[in-house]
Amino acid sequence: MSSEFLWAVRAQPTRGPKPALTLDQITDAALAVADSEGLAAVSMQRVAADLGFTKMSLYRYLPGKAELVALMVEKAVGAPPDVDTGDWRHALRDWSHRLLAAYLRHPWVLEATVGPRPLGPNELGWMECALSALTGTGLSGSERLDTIAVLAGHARMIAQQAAASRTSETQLTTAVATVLREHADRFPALAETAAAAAVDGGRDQAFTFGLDRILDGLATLMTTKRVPSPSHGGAPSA
Amino acid sequence: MSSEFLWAVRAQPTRGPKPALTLDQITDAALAVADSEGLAAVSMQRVAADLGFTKMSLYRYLPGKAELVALMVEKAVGAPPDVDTGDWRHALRDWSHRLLAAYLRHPWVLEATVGPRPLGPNELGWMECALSALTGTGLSGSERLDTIAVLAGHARMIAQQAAASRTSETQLTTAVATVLREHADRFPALAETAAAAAVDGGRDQAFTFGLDRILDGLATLMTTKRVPSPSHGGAPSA
DNA sequence: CCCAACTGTGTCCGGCGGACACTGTTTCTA
DNA sequence: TAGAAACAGTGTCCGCCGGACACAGTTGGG
Repeated sequence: MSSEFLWAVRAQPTRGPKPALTLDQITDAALAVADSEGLAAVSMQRVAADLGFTKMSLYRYLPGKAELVALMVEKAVGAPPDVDTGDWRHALRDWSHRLLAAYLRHPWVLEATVGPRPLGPNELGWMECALSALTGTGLSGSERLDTIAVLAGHARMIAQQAAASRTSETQLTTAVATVLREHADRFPALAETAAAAAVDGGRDQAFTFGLDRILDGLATLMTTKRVPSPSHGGAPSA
Repeated sequence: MSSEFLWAVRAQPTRGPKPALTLDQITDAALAVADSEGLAAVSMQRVAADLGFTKMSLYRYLPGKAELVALMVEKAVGAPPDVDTGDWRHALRDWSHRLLAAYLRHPWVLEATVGPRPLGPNELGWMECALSALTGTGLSGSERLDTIAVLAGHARMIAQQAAASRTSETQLTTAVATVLREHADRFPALAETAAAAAVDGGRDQAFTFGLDRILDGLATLMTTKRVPSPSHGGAPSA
């Protein structure tokens, strides 16, 4: 996968026939397939057929499928939002909610963003956005990077659970619950917790819960950094 | 993917020739391929060839490749650890570290565990293990489930970053840094933060940072639940 | 005018997961 | 004890995948 592809400016040639397609059209067609039938349904054949062309014509616009998926991800996450950089807590909360919303709109992005891959302008823009909300909080550079990693990881996890429970109905009537009923003796805490969790909150509840815990932990770090009073020992230590 | 496959007890038949293979041998062979060459290198052909058989013989033991991958995941994460259930903080920290270690030992598990899939005994055992450490903390059922989701999401995210930086050398000399140097004006906070983060800690630092923030946030919730003093308002609210 | 540059197409390849028919082997039963 | 049933491993075939390559048609510049 050529790393510069997402950043290169493509100068259109003068000679020869006009290209009948654009990268945007191709990406949109692929996006539509992924949104409706999943990432596995996105093949060169399929995308080209939806556009009314043969699959090999796409290779005039793209070096390979990896670049197509990268473009899809870039377009799916979209331009970074502009959040209120005044209040770091409000900004990060807003940022996380928007990130989760993007994941929920395009669940296949999770599959497309596992493993090493080059990052595009939009993805870096999202990082930039969250980082700029952390200036002046007293956190070091790596701490700021690690902070947005925790938030992004949480959004990913919740989105993954949401995708899992969407395909298998009401989440607790799934095969996991079935197998849990049969082996409830082997997993007592799990069985009890699942029963207790069946009554209250759904996915949104789970997301805000974890988000608040993370933000609380960040607030704790900032206050103990600003006022290094060794009162309740060991919290930020290793 | 048959959901019962990971849980079914397979009674060996009496008639006919003895099977030359076992599920364990097949899983081990596939695991060796994934560990050394990645999950993409795991094909029926390859695994069977490594065992000295044809690929179709594997279908006598497995319904399909999805079940093979599920078995690989089960064996890769391994039996759940037994952590000290007395101190929830120590227990969850230990649990998270062990989970991250498993992800680092078998980075392909991240790819294999995206999207909806049936859970095996070991995976449920890990959940059970973490949940049992949260009994008596005053958290509700869904809160306990959400807690381990946050921790698992964090471990996943760090493992993903580690896998990314392992393939591309020293993490900051990669193409991301190159593109960042060229477009530093578009991402000022990112450029500055990356420069500041290049000096201090590595991956282990990032993991413990997020872990401590999450645990701090949980501690804050527990204390405010036990002592519902409305002092610094809004922390655990929505 | 004509050639160079470019676009889209058709064909071919290796590899993938998997269906199916087949042969050979083992053991229970009539 | 003979045969049939159950089972193991193999070979062949299919459709689909990503991609290499040669090709014909089209366009604009020297």
